[in-house]
Amino acid sequence: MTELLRIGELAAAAGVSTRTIDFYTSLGLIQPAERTGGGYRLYDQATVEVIATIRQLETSGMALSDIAADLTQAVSPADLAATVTRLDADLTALRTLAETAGPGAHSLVNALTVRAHTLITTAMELIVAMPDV
Amino acid sequence: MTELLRIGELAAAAGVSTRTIDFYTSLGLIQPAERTGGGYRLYDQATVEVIATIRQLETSGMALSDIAADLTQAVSPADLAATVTRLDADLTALRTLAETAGPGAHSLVNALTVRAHTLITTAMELIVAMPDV
DNA sequence: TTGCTCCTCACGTCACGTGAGGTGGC
DNA sequence: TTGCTCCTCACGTCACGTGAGGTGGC
Repeated sequence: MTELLRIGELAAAAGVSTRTIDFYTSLGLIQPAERTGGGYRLYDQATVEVIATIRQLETSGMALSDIAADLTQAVSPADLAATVTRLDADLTALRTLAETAGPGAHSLVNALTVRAHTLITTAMELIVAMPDV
Repeated sequence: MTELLRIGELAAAAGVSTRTIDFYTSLGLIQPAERTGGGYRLYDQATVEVIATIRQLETSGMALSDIAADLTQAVSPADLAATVTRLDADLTALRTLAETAGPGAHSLVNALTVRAHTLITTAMELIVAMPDV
């Protein structure tokens, strides 16, 4: 049912160049679901979302090699729940700690928190965007 | 009472080269408290902590230009508290939403959440490191 | 045939420094 | 004098792509 995309189609859908798709594939950030007899790469449609996520993580300052490491990792629903819980706990701690922050730290802490928020927002959008993959 | 540091002394205290101090000063990341008659820059001792913070934020992937922008921004404790509250709310929403996530989304959402956690951890360390500035 | 794709090697660009060299203060 | 500092211009390095060119599938 799901249609596979050739590199040009994927590039258009993801809003990047075919060279970037090439490059990301060579780094193992994305993989073609299969190849045609002639060697053409055929990508799953969900790869569009993966690329959007990669771009988001890049913007947040992650190196592509680190992103690749994360993407190839198997994560269970329980793992994910535990990760969210850990963040939640430290966020509560941050709220308390923030009251003791010197004036010079406020803007920096705020900037970091805003960045963290952006990532969480992206995570939510991602879940909505690829519910069945 | 607080002694001022010349560039070589500041560099030694902060564990970076004088050229880096030069560079950070040219970007407006740090500023000398004053200059001698001969033009020597004299830095406040608190600049050592500022440099440590800059290095940490760099490691977390922030561009120096972004750090400079944040350093010059005034953020009130109330602003910061509001930012934390917004993140907290979306984190609660993410927890619920995560239960509906397809298998393909787990590792991506986890990677984004871990990344967000790293930023929050950095924020906490930052508050502890520069309490009086 | 036309446009698409594959692969590879080399080049471009931007951020972040760093080297070096001539200068003057200490 | 010695070592420190100032300033400037150019170079080094690393990550992240991008150009180009020859190839074969569609």
